[in-house]
Amino acid sequence: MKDGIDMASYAQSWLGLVRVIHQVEAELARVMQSAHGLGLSEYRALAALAKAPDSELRMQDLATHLQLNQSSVSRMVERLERAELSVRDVCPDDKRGVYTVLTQKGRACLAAAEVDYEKTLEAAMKAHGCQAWLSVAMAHAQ
Amino acid sequence: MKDGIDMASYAQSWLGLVRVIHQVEAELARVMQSAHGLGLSEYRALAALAKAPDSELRMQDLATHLQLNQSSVSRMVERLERAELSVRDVCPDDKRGVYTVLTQKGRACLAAAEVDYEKTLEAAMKAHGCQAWLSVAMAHAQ
DNA sequence: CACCCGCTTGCATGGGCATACATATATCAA
DNA sequence: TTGATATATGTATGCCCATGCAAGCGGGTG
Repeated sequence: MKDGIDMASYAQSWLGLVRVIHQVEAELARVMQSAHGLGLSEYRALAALAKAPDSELRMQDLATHLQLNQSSVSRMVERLERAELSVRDVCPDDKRGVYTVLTQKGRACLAAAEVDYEKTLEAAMKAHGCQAWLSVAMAHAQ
Repeated sequence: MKDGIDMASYAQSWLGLVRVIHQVEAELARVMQSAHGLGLSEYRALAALAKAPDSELRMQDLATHLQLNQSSVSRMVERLERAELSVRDVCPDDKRGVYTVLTQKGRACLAAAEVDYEKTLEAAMKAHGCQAWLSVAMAHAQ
């Protein structure tokens, strides 16, 4: 951090960043919910599952990926199961573990939602002028 | 958006950005709650009130500033009042309006919390390497 | 009067914390 | 080695809180 920047403006800028992220996330959530009946966390869980080997992940891994509490993930997976987008499966080598496995329906739902997600994201970011942050994010992730 | 960037990595970078913001916000919330009994929105409401003329704001203004629903603000102000950090006051020229006014106790609470907030913010950002985003945010806010 | 606007309130939802429970692993005694 | 006990780990559940939406209520405005 540069010396010339005082704390107050530091906090102020942070607030600005948080506000924009919040708006874009809210827009994403609104679209996902109304167009596909998916919460944002649910959509991201599906996306994570689709990318995982065998389309399955353990609760903990989902929790880490989604930055959610383990209990929240447990309930989110419950919702996914009610919608038949995933099924639970026991972990053969560790009977404490539970896999959440993407179903065909889940994969189809994801495929349908993905388009809207990405379109909405791009539009919202354009609307809020935050491509600049994104390029930093890309550099950050290498 | 550049042509060479495909949608998937676009979304991926966004996810990275959201994750980091979320972690820092969570850390801030944890510290504010444990050290001062304040939720993040509550802290930010106090800060907004302190900066406002006469240390008072109407519900709508708070809602805009905090990016919260009006109903959420109504209840948040209720919490502030229970903690005696603010008081409601009717708007003399428009009796529909309600001012939330910072109390002495509220001002004191804010002063105490501000230090921790800024210290925590700086530390968390350093820990997650997101000064780069902040500088973009500053440029964004001029 | 009819209509709008600002706030509040009922309700539903998603999330976190603490806890319960089952399984896994380590340690120790005989 | 075997068995017993303590501890750690992975999930699920109870409870509470903050938030959003929609409806209600009351004051303003034409």
